[in-house]
Amino acid sequence: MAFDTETTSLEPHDAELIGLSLAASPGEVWYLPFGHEAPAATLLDGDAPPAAPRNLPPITDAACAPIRELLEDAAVAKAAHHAKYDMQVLRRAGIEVQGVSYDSMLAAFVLDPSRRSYAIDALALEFLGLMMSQYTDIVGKGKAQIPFAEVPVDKAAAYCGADSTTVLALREHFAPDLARGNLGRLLDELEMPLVPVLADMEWAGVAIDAAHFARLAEELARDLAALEEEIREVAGVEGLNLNSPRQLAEVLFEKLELPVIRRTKTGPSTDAGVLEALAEMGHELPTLILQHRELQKLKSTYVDVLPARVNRHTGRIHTSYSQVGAQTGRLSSSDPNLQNIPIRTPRGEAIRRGFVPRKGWRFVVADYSQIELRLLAHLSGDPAIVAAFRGGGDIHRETAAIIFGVDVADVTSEMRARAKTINFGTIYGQGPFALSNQLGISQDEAKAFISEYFARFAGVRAFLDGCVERARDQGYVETLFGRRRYIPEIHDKNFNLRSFAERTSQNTPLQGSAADLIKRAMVRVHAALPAAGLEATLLLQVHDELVVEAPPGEVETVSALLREHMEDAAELSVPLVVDVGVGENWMDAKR
DNA sequence: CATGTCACG
DNA sequence: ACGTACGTGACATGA
Repeated sequence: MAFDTETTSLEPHDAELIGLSLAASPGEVWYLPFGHEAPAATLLDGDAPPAAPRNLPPITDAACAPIRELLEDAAVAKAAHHAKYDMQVLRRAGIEVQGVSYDSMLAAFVLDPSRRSYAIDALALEFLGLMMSQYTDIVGKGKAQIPFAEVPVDKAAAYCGADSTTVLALREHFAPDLARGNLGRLLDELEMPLVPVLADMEWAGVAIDAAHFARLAEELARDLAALEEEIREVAGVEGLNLNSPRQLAEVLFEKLELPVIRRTKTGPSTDAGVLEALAEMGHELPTLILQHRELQKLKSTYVDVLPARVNRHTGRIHTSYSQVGAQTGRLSSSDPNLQNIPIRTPRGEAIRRGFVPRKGWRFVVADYSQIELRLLAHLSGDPAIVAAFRGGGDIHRETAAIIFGVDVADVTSEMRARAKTINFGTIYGQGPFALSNQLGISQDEAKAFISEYFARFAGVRAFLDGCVERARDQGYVETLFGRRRYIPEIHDKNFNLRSFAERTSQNTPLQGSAADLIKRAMVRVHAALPAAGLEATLLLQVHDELVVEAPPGEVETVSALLREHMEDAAELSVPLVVDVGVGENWMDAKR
């Protein structure tokens, strides 16, 4: 069966259930109204008030027991489009949906992660030739928009019912495609099991320390004001809006006649790289602007915004994870994005300290060490890099020893830093130009570095070349678990587009396989915690990192459990290593 | 809505 | 001669 809900909000914790559709087949569907209301029309004298719609009793009422039993029966296989949302809505209404084994959005994603939209109406149009009505066709738009609760029940039934039946139709349509390669298993055994895990993580949310954020906001406001004052003096300009790159460029490059370092499509660039270059040339203004930019970013994106995102019902912040957000198979996080919380500067660290576990509990944070490089070792089978990881030492130091031809003990910090840059560059398909920029050396020197690197790690070169070749021959590249990404631009006659495609072909198997691994670990950790009788809860994922909150007495057990399941996510030819930390805030747990 | 910029892995 | 390291999401500006 397929199901779909209609609600009052896109935020599950605020969403009231208005209606529920259940489809047994593409031609057999029911609509159950729970929260419909009479339209709030202005009544003229003598008009009879509109009849109240006939709703069912609350879904948790005894009269609805058959519906509840159906939804909560894990043996009844269920399908939905974006099931993670409906599961949370129904949880708020008092129903624990079990047995969700198919999601047409996720099916479409594993079949082709490059689509611009995974909305059900877009899929229905493309794959079924079906024109579905739009949400705004039903409720109107702008000022004239009405709450869904005021949509007449028959109209709501047709709209909501169509979603459920279309899920079943898409399921039939996609079935043969999912039989190709490993895509069906990727959906059934990884993406679908992840759905309730993410639903629980989003539902749980994470706490912030409001007083800490209030202090930060004050400090930042004070420092920003001081910087603005100083910038105004140094620049000698009235009414400069520092948030406007165009106004800033005017002051830097026209008024002060500083040299233009780089141009964007629309004019001289003022980004951090440019400002750093200007600062090195001895101007004091660029440094001040850089400081202002940093503080302004932290204040406007995090310090001012996150406290306002605390949910009024839970007192916590609830992100939304998207399983269709990144073409590599990574998750993405939005509303708010909790995968880009600052950490790189002291003020950034201070923001991260504002994320805290529930009272008396601890954060347990586990992150994979060098997961993409380890996957490069495994997937390439290069004996030198495999041996380096098996040795258990510092990979950048080992790499430096190999490319500079010195003993590991004699690697200088400079050599290690260069090796580290090359290692990361390799993951992204970096060329000599980018490397020379990164290291501040000439392109010829960078070229020499790269050829030295690939001479020592011939297997890595062969693997990366193979990725590009596969993209050319079969049209797509694959991850460890058989996730596919199509790379049509690999044949483009435009050099830039083609080069981009080649780098994508090299990077996607690494980034995507890392995504596969942590997803598998998440499913296992999520099952293992309650199975071990623990109260600890998985809260956040940041690509190679999991954040759990745990009562103090569970910290040791949870640490071991996280390490075990993350390290055992797959058997590779090199060890997977996980670092685990514990703390009373997100920052301290990462140290 | 496009653009530039910048936060993260 | 060209442009130049992968993947995201959010903010402010300005049209």
